[in-house]
Amino acid sequence: MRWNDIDSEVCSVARTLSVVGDRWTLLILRDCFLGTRRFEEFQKSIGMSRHRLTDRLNKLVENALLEKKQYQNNPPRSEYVLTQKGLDIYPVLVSLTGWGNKWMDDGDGIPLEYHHKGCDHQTQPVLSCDHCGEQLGARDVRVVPGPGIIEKFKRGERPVHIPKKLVNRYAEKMSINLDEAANKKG
Amino acid sequence: MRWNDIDSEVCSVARTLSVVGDRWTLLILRDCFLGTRRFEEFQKSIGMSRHRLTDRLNKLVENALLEKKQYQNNPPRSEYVLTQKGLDIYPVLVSLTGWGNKWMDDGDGIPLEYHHKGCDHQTQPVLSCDHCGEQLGARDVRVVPGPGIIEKFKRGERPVHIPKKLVNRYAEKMSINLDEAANKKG
DNA sequence: TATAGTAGGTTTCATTTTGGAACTTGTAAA
DNA sequence: TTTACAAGTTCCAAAATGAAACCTACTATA
Repeated sequence: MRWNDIDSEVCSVARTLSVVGDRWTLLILRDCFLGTRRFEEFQKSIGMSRHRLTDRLNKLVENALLEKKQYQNNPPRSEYVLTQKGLDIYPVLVSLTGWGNKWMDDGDGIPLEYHHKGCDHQTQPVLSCDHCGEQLGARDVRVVPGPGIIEKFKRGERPVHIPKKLVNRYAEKMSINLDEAANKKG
Repeated sequence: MRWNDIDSEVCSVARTLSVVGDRWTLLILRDCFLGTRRFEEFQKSIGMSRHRLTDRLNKLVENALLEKKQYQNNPPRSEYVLTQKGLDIYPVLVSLTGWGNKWMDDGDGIPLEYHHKGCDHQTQPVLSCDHCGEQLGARDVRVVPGPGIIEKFKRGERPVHIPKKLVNRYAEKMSINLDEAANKKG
């Protein structure tokens, strides 16, 4: 499979990675959240080749995570600022940071600390349930087919990465005959 | 800069990406969280070349996110299971999922839903402050140099990606003369 | 006036990484 | 005897990358 085909996968992780799942893209976004806006700044900070940087910035603009704003005409110079779509990637960066803080310490301690402006305390952001507010780990959550899968099953499509167990459990519960649905298609 | 040098950056995001910031690695981990354990399962589900899959699984084992467990001797067959270090990457996947759900919908709706076992409700995991429990967005947090940066400044090192503003604000507050510190190094 | 510097790129080219397909090995089932 | 399965490995062409040089239009300095 080619990476370029990945944006049409029936999976939100795959689709997201089709946009940010690149060696350098998340580092660019990290810098954006730290206030970086200009080409040279990104280049010096990240140390990636200008070539790639041009390409990645363009893709981030194409995908509407960044907006290119001209701040000067002669010669034309622009800066890259986060859109709402880009700002929304924040939890990904925070989660990456949290993991790195815990598992990739070089002996000197955490590079950057977070302070929550609201309660004025140092914070380690955690995942929590938006319904009850309790903290969430991998074991606390059950995954269930959503409309994005169900609709496709009804049309006879069988998204490949969804584990059969999950699907069968659901199909059984809903009294759907999967083989029949699959035959519709082919 | 070569990608291989990135693990020694003074940044938890960069360090984390040195382990999981690869086109396919996060998809492998996604499958792990959905219960996949065996080579053929990964290959069929993800559709990546067997070649790369071998390599990525090995790297995940090297980096201790997965453990390779032999489940049969003749012929030798093994499966890959998440370690605690691997389980801890969960918030990253959840955050990627959340973003994809919101911004990459193909018109059919969310592919997979999450149910919180604790409160028995559908949940959209959100980031929150581990001190006060309030929900956290990019604007709610202030970044401050932590020991991992401070120690390096004391030794006269100047981590390249840290914005000067941030550093200067800190140095001023702490009455540190950065130029002096930089000269120490040579 | 000549020179250097800044900003945001583009071009070129050698090196790396990747994807795809075929092959291997040991076993079990038809 | 042939086929299938599982987990790789090998080979090669094609794609992506990194490094360095170059370009353009200004501005500041000597």
